[in-house]
Amino acid sequence: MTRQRALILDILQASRGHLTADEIFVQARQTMPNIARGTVYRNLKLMEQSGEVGRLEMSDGPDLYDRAPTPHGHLLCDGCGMLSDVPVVGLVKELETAIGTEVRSYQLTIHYLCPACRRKNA
Amino acid sequence: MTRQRALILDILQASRGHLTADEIFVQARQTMPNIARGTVYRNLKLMEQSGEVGRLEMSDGPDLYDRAPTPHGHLLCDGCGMLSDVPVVGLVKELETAIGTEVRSYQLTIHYLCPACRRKNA
DNA sequence: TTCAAAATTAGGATTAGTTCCTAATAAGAA
DNA sequence: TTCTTATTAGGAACTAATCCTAATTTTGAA
Repeated sequence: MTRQRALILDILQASRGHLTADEIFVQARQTMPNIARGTVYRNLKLMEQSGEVGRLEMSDGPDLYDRAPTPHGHLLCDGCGMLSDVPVVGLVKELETAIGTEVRSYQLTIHYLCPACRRKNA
Repeated sequence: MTRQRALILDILQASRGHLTADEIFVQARQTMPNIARGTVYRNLKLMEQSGEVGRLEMSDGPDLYDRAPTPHGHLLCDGCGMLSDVPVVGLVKELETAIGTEVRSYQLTIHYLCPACRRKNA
């Protein structure tokens, strides 16, 4: 465990939201001014592969990372872009029944309109 | 409806699988040698926004497009990369119950090991 | 603790996928 | 047809991410 990777993990732990690799890089620079962008990307990828962090691909813009404590889906408002987690209890089991074999992981992004945007649209 | 867009749609209709923008571009060139890459991308984006085609972001490589006839999930084998559609009947309803409002669309990618890769791993 | 081997880093170049730009062309309405 | 508006071709530009190499750090065995 290098200092760099520990720092990246810390930043992700501290943030309750979803961060881009670049946002993590900028934050990391504040405490470790020489850390390289490539180091952030590499460690994020390694930690994603080991399951320590989760990655969320956005259709418009860079990937977002979160701490991935438990499997969860993401709720994305098409109006304002607000992103939140949604626990999807029992989904894995259901999917496994549907496909007849073990699910290794899944990514679920649900597009909807958040209450504020729904009101605005009405 | 321009000839270019019609051609792109035709190619997607004819193909039963998932194509990258570049694969569509190459095929399109065969019947319309001057079509530009940007035209393919632009039309795919427009048709995605109108719901005519579906787009699937791959973690390693370019996006894939399909005809998006009905909402469906994707099954991706982590061993060999094979991709297939999976109808997820009733998922939308469930999700709507879970989040308490209308689902506009969703993207679901399930990672698993296909039978061949499972055998190989055992 | 010391030290060599192995892994990781910084810094920057490179790549891949996609978007953007502009003058020219095509489509659609009247 | 003729005019107006949208779209295209071609290629430059952009962005996120990866790759490269010499230098540094980490690891862990002695």
